[in-house]
Amino acid sequence: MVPLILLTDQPVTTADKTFIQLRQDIVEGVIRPSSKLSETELSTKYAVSRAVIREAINRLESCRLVERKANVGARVVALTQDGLEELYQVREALEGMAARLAAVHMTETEISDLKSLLSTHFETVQSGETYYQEAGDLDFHYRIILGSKNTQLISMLVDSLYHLIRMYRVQLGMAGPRVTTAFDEHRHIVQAISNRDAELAEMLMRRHILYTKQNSQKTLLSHINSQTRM
Amino acid sequence: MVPLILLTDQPVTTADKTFIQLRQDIVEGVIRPSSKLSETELSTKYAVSRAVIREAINRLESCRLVERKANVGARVVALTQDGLEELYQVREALEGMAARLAAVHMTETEISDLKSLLSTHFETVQSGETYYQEAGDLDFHYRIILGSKNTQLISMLVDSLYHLIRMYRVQLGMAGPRVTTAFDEHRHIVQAISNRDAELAEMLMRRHILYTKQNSQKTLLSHINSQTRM
DNA sequence: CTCCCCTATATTGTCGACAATATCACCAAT
DNA sequence: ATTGGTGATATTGTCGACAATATAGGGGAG
Repeated sequence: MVPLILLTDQPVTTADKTFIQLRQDIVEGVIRPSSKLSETELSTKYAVSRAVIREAINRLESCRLVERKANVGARVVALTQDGLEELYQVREALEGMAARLAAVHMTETEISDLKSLLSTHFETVQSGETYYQEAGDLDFHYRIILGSKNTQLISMLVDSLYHLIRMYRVQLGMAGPRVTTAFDEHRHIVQAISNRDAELAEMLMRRHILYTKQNSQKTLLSHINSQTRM
Repeated sequence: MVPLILLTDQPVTTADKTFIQLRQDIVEGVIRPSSKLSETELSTKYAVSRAVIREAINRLESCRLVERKANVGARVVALTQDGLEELYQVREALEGMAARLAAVHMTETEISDLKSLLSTHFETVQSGETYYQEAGDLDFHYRIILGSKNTQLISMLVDSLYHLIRMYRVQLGMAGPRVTTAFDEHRHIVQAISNRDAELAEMLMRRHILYTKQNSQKTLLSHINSQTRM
């Protein structure tokens, strides 16, 4: 797993590191969905004070990776059909807007970089390396999101939504056979951005996300059917 | 000021109350934009421990009302042209989607309630009560947001974006002369929702927000021009 | 046998103290 | 005079202890 993004390399506190560690453990399923997060337990396990754990849990809550009730405690979110639906609706809205803004604000250099990324992506699709396909897909979306140049939008997508999405993907084992078809959609989006056609870029991105959603929902359904433990 | 929304009346901790109090003081300008939030100072002022203040500040950060740097401290966000622009871009995306979903998910009862709200709103517009116009506008938007039935979307808009928007509105003294024209836009949106035309509802809502943005930006500009202290 | 109440226990919420870090002022050297 | 380094001070980060609340289990009454 590549260290995703690091805008500025500020000093990092223990709480920061604990938060990142906990987030990873939740997303990757080391800490199971719907499981309880005991503060004392975690503080011994990660060898930090409860205050640090509490701060980390608070941040996880604002990422919507855990839910919290006063005087009761925090639980990792459950993976549900409805949750996935809601998640993708928000993603469609935000990332559609990101594509629209990217068509306006991306520099020519950034666009040509995006195009070359697409080329390398094409090659790896043909050779069939599933892992790198995932990474390539992420990279593609990140560049467009960053290209929007809207810090709020970027933060919402990168800091919270995408971790939740990844949690669904990882835990439902979605290495999707959809990658080859997605490639064409990526190509068209880049074309629209390159043409500075904001309207079209947004529409194509929203379509692309809708297709991805349908694919994910199918996977989730079959998961529920095969394993009744949900 | 009406107590906005209270989904479930769970037990409320000191940190909750302090968070809400601080948020109000920031939004209403009791604590000025760009000012520093000293933890010790606030803990004496609000008569709670620093731990409580820290938790409140953390939550304010996830609302994007304050910004934080490790080992340095937290500051209230600054009100800038760019910030307003970014804010409204996100709002357009999210609330457009909310309108789309509301057209699908609102019950007939909720829709007729919305229509009657529109009627009372029309009367107050004619009588010219500016304060209630504001409240009425908020109420209108809230109902549609809630009508989306998407908890993520609702939380993003109600718990963070709208407080930021209100901060801009309150502090720039926007009691806008735009209310009468906005009324027609509201009417058309309701009509689209009533017709279950999701596509149109989204489009009209996005337009409506775009107009509001342009109006806000004008106000902000004249503010900057009149008072150089920014 | 069932239901309710009450107590014991464990967990979260809150607090004050200590450690680590940044900031500012002052001084010296070039 | 300006710049670089150094120390004092104030602020944030972290910790362990105490208080308040929820939960589970047992005992008693109906």
